[in-house]
Formats: sequence, structure tokens, C-alpha cells
Amino acid sequence: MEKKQYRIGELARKANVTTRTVRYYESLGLLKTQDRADGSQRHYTDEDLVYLTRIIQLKNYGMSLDEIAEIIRLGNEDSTGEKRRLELLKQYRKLLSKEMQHLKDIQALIQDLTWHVEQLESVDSNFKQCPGSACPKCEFKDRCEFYREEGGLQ
Amino acid sequence: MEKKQYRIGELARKANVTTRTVRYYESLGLLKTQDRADGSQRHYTDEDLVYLTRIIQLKNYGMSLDEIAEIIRLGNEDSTGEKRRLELLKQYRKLLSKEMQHLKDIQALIQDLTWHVEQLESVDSNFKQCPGSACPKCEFKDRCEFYREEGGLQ
DNA sequence: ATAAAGTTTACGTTTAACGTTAATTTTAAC
DNA sequence: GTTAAAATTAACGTTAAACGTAAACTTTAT
Repeated sequence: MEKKQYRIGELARKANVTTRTVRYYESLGLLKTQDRADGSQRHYTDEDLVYLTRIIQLKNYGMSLDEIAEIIRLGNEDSTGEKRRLELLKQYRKLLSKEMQHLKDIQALIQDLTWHVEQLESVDSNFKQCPGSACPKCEFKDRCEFYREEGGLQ
Repeated sequence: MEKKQYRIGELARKANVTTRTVRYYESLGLLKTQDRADGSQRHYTDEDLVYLTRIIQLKNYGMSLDEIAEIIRLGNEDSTGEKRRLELLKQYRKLLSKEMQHLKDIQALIQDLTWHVEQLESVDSNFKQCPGSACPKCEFKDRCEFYREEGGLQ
């Protein structure tokens, strides 16, 4: 049986993007440009849909279209796919380490925010009165970035 | 002893921003506009520096300048600072829940990325060959979004 | 034959948070 | 009292990825 052929609209619908996006990706070299006469229509197969879906997945992982284009370009360079595999691996590892750092940052941020919420729940206001005459008796003065030994700002 | 007065340049330097930023914040209502004759210079005190530093802190926590402006506006509405305290609390909690969700998303993302790295380390290439004839014997087919019971795409 | 879908070209959008002149005035220091 | 550093207002410029949108036309399916 013959392979089903899609036109651009159907492909886009299946991948949940617009036709503009498909053409844009083609212009960036992300999707192959088939041989076709000027003005005639593009045709796609299931394989192209998988390709497109993979591209979207990589994008959702945080890769830029440029980085994805590089991966695909390397894939077209050798038939074994080894170069692309290595580039993909490199990009995935890069993303991974970036997200690990991101995770740490967010954990620290959550700690800070939690502290602020607790402080605001137990103290009248830390915005207008702080720093001020209340500093020396503030229960948070040891964590205060403005309070110094002498009290108040230097 | 008299309070030390800063001009805009010194204030900006102490807060590690530019004078443009200080004026911009003033235009948004983040920093108070003192009474001064047209063309005469702005003067600031330590209190203003604390204000500015707090604004920068809130910004670094992820609040937009608009949200910060709202907090400050409410602070000017009642002298007790209660409204501002509540708004601050609300914003902090909002940020906190946002970041908690963010944390979850990143943890999931890290899992996915880890999986991909492992797969790429153990499989030749999952980009060009997948999905294809190798699907039925692929050790990851149960986690594959393209593989279906019948094999390959529907 | 007609309507739906596709084609190219090319400018527009979004966005916050400032950057960057420019032309003039104020202030501090000597 | 002069000069140089700093401040003033006004207003346009930046950044930039990933498309959106419109126009005018052509191809394809039924």
C-alpha cells in the first residue's frame, strides 16, 4: 500500500502548529525542502510528521531553533547519524546541566521567599519601618542585610 | 548630626544601577518625587537607598516593576502600612506558588533529559532511525510517543 | 467550475526595562 | 568667578526569537 501524503495544512494540524511555522522551519533548514516546481505544493509523509514532532519536542526542552538546525545539519553530513547523535548528546547534556543549576537557583529562591512570607506573617511590616528605630529589637536583625552592629545603616 | 544627602549619581552607584534607572523608577512611581523646583536636582537619603535596594530585591525575586509599583502605591494609601504588608504577602505567596510549580516542571524536565541522555548513550541514534523498522525491538518502545501496538505510526 | 487550500513576499508584533543621544542647566570645587 | 563634573528634560532607539498577518495570486480537489 502507498504511503499517505499530507499537504501542509494537514501536517500542521497534526503537529498542532500553523502552516506559517512549517514554512518557517523549512526556511531554517529544519524540514527538508522537497524537489518541486515553483508554486507547486509541498507534500509530506509520516516520516516528516515525526521529524516535525521531534523538532517541537526539542524546542520544548529549551533548545533554540538554531541549535536544532545545527543538529539536523550534522545529521545530513554523515549517513550513519553518528555526528548528529553526538551533537544531540552534547546539547542534551548542556541542557541538563543548565537545568540542574536552574533547579538549585529555584530552591534557593523558594527558601528566600518562604522566609519573607514567614516574616511578613509575624511582623507588622518590614518595608516602611525597616530599617529604622525598630532595628535593634527586630527578631530578624541577624538576617537583615541593612542592619549592622551599630544599628541602622553605616 | 545631619543626615547625609546623596545626589542621583551617588545613589545609583551605591545601588549599582544607572541614573537612567533611578529616573525611570521615579517615573513609574517607585521612588518618591521630592518637592523641588524645575530643573533643580534630586536629593536622596539613606532611607531612599534602602527603598531602592528593596525594589531591586523584589525585582530579582521575579516581580515586575508594575507589581512593585502596586505594592508601593498601597503603602502610600494607609499610614499603618497594613495594606502594603498584605499586598506584599500576597505577591510573595504568588511568587512562591509559581516557583513551586516551576520546581516541579524542572524536575520533570530533568528526568526527561536524563532519559534522553541515557538512551543516546546506549542506542546508536534515535533521531533518524526512529520510528522505523527497528521499533518493535527497541528497548524503549514502551516509552516511545510514536510507537503504537501495531508498530510505527497509525 | 468553484471553493478550499496552497504559494511567495514582506512588513508587523511582542516585551520590559532601560540605553543613548542631545542640548541645556546646576552645582561643587578652586 | 570660572570651569568642569554632574544633573536636567525629552524623546527616540534597543533587544530579538519565533512567528502573525495581509495581499495578491495559483494550484488542487471534487
